[in-house]
Amino acid sequence: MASSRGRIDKRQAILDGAFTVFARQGYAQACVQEIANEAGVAKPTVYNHLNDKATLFRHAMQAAAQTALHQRLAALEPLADPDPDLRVTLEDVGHRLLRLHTDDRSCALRRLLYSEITQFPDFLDIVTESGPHRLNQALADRLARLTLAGHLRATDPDQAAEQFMALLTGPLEARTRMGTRQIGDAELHEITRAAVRTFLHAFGTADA
Amino acid sequence: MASSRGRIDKRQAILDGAFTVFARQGYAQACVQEIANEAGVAKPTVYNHLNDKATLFRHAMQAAAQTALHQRLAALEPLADPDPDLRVTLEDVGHRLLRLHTDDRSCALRRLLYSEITQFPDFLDIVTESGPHRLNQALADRLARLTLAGHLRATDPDQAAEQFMALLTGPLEARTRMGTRQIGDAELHEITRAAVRTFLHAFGTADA
DNA sequence: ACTAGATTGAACCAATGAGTTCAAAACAGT
DNA sequence: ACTGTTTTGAACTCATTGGTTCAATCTAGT
Repeated sequence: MASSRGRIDKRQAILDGAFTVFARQGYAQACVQEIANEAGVAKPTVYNHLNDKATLFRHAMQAAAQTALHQRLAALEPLADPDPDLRVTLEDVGHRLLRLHTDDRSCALRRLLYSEITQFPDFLDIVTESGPHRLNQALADRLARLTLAGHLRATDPDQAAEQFMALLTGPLEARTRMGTRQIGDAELHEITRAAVRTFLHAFGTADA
Repeated sequence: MASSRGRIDKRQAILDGAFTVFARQGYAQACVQEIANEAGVAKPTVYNHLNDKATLFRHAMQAAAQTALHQRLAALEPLADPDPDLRVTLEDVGHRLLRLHTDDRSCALRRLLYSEITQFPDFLDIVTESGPHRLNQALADRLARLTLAGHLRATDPDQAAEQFMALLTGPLEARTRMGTRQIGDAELHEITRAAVRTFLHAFGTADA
């Protein structure tokens, strides 16, 4: 078989370990030997599964972006069946998104994207296909439905989605010191409530 | 004298060239020889002014952050003497801020901060002293004055400033593909108008 | 013109790390 | 037990690069 089902699938362990080490050290500073150690595997095994350091990096990032996207899409779920009081649903979704956005792996992924996007132009695809774009699209869909149902007043759902995300994640950059400091759940709730408040000021209907 | 006023101050040329190369290659990939070339200077001269690569990097980043901060503070100036129609002043300021935020050097600075902040913990000071924090503070001051004057309704000026910046710069991350693509002035204006609209929905008074 | 300090180019040293080779060992399926 | 594939560890090659040394050259100020 092409994929070695022998052992407990080393490949996945390698990709996981790779992302961990890349997240900790950055691409250039991370050495393959350390990745092998982290994955509990010998160095030649790494090169046996992935051709070279660059493709190793690419695959690790791809995988991380995939799972991050799925998590964030799942966080939107409550919007499919919203509470009569839209505010509580928005705050719920907002809080989930913030929790994911401040997650360690998430922060590392964003840091690595920012730092290596010039050296790895293919990461642009990750951004559009598994990144903010997709999430914005899904959120815009939900907001459009809510507008049709008369619970919202978003003439341009894409823009509304964009601003909702901006109000949520914008304040994080400064407060988390660019993702280096974890911030408490209380502060997260505070940000969420503020974001939802101004969002509803701009796009809410009478039933707020 | 301590500072060599001989020649046309090589030191500045070195710092500028260093930032240029670091911006293009990243910290690890940038080699000192190339920095020397970019600055039109010999390699030992670089080590003559800065002890090693790390301090060279630190000083270059520090300088870049300084100028970026000054530019952005200057962009707030119209708020000191606002137009009777507050909307036009806010759109003016917003547009200036966006222009600065999407500037090449600015994007590079942000990218480098994100990528190396784990290896260079002292950059946290840059973020707080010359980064978003200072800008937020200055903006909050202006908004507080406007609230006192009855032109605005911002009970928590810090939060209002935070959200104003978020509405402006949040959409950029996705639209500029994490700072790799320049976006046209028209699109910038569109973002600004949308941001100011929702900001005034949330914090504006009757005279909008 | 003279001197002291800065600059230059080139060569050099040492460390690091990517990627390979290879023989020995471990494993999976039969 | 047998066989073919995979893994392992260790050693090895080779290119890059940070940082230094040094003698020759340049510049500024006197």
